[in-house]
Amino acid sequence: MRNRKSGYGCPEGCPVEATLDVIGGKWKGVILYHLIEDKKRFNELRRLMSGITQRMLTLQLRELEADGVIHREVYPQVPPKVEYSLTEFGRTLEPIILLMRDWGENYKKLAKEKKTRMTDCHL
Amino acid sequence: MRNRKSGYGCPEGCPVEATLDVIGGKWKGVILYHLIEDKKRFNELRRLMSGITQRMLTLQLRELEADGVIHREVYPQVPPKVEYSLTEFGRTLEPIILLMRDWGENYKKLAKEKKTRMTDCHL
DNA sequence: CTGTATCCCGCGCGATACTG
DNA sequence: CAGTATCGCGCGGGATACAG
Repeated sequence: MRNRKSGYGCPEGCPVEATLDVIGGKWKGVILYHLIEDKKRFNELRRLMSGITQRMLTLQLRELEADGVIHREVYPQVPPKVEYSLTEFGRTLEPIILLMRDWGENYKKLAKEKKTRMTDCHL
Repeated sequence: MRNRKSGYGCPEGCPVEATLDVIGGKWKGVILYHLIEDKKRFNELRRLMSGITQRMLTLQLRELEADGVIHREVYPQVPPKVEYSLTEFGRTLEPIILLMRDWGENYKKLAKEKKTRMTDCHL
């Protein structure tokens, strides 16, 4: 909950803000997106997100875990093995993530064909 | 597009990231949320988001405008009057915003009754 | 009322090194 | 492999002043 910045957006903190606290930020949404498909190991996630540093990945995962949306399964063996997966609660975010994926795809498509006006979008 | 940080999340930039570039961040989602209901003037928005500074509100609005999701209507009169509204394109974000609102409400409810386990959530 | 322009501080985050 | 620890900088963003 470290960088929880809410509680002052709307008079009593609006719900949209609460959600963005959990999935907002550059990495969290992407992490969740990858975990929808299947559980992933630490370095798997790292490879999937080529821009993220080890430190940031750790921090983001810790926050998601603290928020109860992902589960961290440690296998006591050597070399270590840790798997991250969505919790039951985290699964409730799936519709949002998938909508964001769809919208993002459409957005990027529009961005490419710059001739097309943004206004006549077909979602 | 100033603080567009994407293009390196997934190998070729994942769509979820593209969406978060537009609605992510602390304020943008909330701004859009307020604009769903109706168009708003500058100071109206400011009052709705008690924590934001004038500078930040301006910057966020400019970026949303640059992304084509909101429209800025200037009434050439004195004192000035400016109205912000969702564009046709911006309306395509409405389902996401509304889902986030619903999820956020449920989340905050769960946060209150801490006794309840996060795992037996009813969304 | 709706901004823009400066100044400047704090900490978010990258880089790097070390560990079980 | 999957992390923690430490250092340091860059810039996001607050405060303030000014403007059309």
